[in-house]
Amino acid sequence: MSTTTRREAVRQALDASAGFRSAQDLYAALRAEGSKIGLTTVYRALQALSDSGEIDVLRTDDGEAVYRACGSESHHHHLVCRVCSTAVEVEGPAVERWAAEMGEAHGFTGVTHSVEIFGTCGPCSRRA
Amino acid sequence: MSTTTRREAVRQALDASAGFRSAQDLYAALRAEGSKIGLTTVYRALQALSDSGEIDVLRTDDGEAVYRACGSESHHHHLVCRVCSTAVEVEGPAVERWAAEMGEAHGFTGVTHSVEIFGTCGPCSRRA
DNA sequence: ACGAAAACGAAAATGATTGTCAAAACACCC
DNA sequence: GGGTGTTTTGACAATCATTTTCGTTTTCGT
Ligand SMILES: [Zn+2]
Ligand SMILES: [Zn+2]
Ligand SMILES: [Zn+2]
Ligand SMILES: [Zn+2]
Repeated sequence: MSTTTRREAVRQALDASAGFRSAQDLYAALRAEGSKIGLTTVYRALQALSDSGEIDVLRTDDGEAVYRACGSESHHHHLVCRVCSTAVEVEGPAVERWAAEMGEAHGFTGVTHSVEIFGTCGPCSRRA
Repeated sequence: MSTTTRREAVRQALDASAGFRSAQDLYAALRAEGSKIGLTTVYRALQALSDSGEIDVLRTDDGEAVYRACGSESHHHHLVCRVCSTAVEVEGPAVERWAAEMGEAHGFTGVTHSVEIFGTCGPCSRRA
């Protein structure tokens, strides 16, 4: 139950980033700063953290899983920069309602939703 | 430019299905019904069809790409069954507006969004 | 029918993710 | 401190969807 050292290292690496990062990416960063952590362990840590709801995960266009340690643990969505992958947490009560209604209207049960907004953030837009 | 025979076969296989299908899946189905089509060609056809906006694509939880020939070519979203992957096309003007506003409010440009609703459809719910 | 260009498909390459398994780190007890 | 059963770790192999390669076959215009 206690927070493992390795797992803590992965979490810190995530905390240090404002955007979504991939497992491979985090692994490279950790090794670069001297850690002897293994790739397998990074995957395991991310799996555990996302299972426990401590971090959010989403898929990039090419199917790669990317993770983020968000400030809020409550349900929210993201506005993600396509260039630097920085993300802003956003909420949308209207969207929550809409999704639930749609599901119910068509007789679906156990309804959930996946909502992400993509774009190019201010700094990256200017730089282009 | 003309619609290739192979590409047409892939499209028909998709038309015949109410839900989202993976490339591997479509390949197996086509071979099963006697076609000599190659896996590479299925991937190429799906790529071309989705590039031209003729079919929709999304990623399953485990990152696999799945495709669907939707009735409407205009912008819409999906309510997808987790069990049989059948999908219903849905629209949400409020969501469109919300996503655009969020992007603008945070200084993002070229804003797009990805919105899907998941659940278990009526038939599959009953069967459980 | 003839040659260039486009489409095909088999097989190899890629790349993220997962499975295996023995070694290392821990925890608890004597 | 040493013994010992449990958990964590990491090197390496195995998966598996997707992409590349690269000859071969078709299609097309002439
Ligand atoms: Zn978040
Ligand atoms: Zn939501
Ligand atoms: Zn659709
Ligand atoms: Zn939309």
